Amino acid sequence: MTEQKQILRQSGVALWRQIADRIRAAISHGDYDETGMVPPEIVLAEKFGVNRHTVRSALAALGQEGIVRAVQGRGTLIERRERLNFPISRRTRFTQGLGDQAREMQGLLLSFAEEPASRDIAQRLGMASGTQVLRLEALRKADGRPVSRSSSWFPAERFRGIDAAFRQTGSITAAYRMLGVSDYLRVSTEITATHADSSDLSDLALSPGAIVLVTTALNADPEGVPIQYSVSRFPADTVQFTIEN
Amino acid sequence: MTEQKQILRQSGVALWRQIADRIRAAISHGDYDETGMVPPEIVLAEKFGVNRHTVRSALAALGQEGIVRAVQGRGTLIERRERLNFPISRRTRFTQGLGDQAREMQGLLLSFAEEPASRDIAQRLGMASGTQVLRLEALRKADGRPVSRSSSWFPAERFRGIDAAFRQTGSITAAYRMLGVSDYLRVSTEITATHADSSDLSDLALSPGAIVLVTTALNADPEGVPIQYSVSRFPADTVQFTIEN
DNA sequence: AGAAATTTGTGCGTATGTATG
DNA sequence: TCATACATACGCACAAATTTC
Repeated sequence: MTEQKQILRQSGVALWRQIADRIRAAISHGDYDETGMVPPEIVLAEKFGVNRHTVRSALAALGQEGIVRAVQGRGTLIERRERLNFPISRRTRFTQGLGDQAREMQGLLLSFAEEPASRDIAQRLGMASGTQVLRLEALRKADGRPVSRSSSWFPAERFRGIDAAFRQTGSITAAYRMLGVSDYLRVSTEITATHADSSDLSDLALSPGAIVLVTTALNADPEGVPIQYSVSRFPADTVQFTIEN
Repeated sequence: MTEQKQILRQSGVALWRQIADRIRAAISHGDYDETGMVPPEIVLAEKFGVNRHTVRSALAALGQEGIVRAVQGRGTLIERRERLNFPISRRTRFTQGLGDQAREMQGLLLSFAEEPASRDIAQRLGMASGTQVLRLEALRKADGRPVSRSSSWFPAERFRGIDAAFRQTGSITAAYRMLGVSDYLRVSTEITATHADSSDLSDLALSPGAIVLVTTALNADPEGVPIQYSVSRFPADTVQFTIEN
């Protein structure tokens, strides 16, 4: 439990970035909840053993992410520290799962296409390679903040029209219902993590170097027939997953 | 499915590091399995849009990690590339879960102590704050490579002697059995991701800037009584989680 | 109200690291 | 290996806004 993380020089990661990551984590951890503010720049500089300018670079990056806001003469205020919890279970539902943690959930359809299934997609959905599938690219927001960017594939024959249904409702569960699927189950979920790529930067409004959690999920209807394969990307600094058994 | 990750300049993460991360991930993903070698430096330089010097810096870093080995006149050989899959379920077992993916699993006891439970720990274990708990710090290795660094807390009264049992068997499951707990269940698992800190660098043999997956898990006996709370850190480039429902 | 202390904002010069060709 | 350009980090100084006494 002893905190002894070090700032490493000449590691290929700039000091300001390491410090930004540390401060972000401390905020998430609730370390500064008493004051609602980050310690003064001069204090942080001393703590990390760097120049005040370097701390300022770190705070500027966090400001860009909307995590803190500096006010001259007062200090650097914490704007948000919540971390959305996304529960994963046999009945994983996106909108519903995050529903009580945000005032407003939003599901945007970015793009939609019908295409022949790649070998990987076909295998995951349990169909012949080349069978038509629908690809739906979606962006989810909670209170206006991006929380996930997903690519989903559906068997084309069964789910034609799901784009309109999703566009209308902003929810896959609701879209399924409109197409006659009243229930479905999460078969499996793979979770990995990687650095944000350029599309994450724009889609999820991340800063370069941020971490994204990547899930690869398979949903099936109650009979066990695969109905959806999807790959989703979440900003790791604001999302965590919980598996309840 | 289109690969379009970009190398980002002025992101606070040096180009050579970003490229090293990309190549490490590609190796883990099996992209170069046909030849067992990384593409020539010139090719990589062109692919990433950087100078060959920069690629060389990246490969030098990977060589330092023991992932590749450059041979003059031949190319850059891949030394190891496995990515471990860690299944999470109601009956999550560490050693057993990874058992078939490595020739040899190893569980090392790093340190052990009896201490009063912090408010957080006590709450998780469902006991009064200040009650004695046992803290066990462990390092897991698969075929000699670190795959997880964990801190676990146990109710002291019930599990005194678990350190000796773990030291002897290298497995929590086996240690439980020696103490009369023949079965236990995973109640919940939280998963987040963050940058590697200095202790990760040494414990998990990571390079600065690497990503670690962090799990926070609670285990209970068949009666539902909490018996273990633990926080584990995994190198994200070589480990993924799978939740089977 | 006003002076002092605190805290963020800005400028400039210098040294070193990173990346290119 | 060398030269060049730019990013990173430091140290110092001072301005501007706010809080404290």
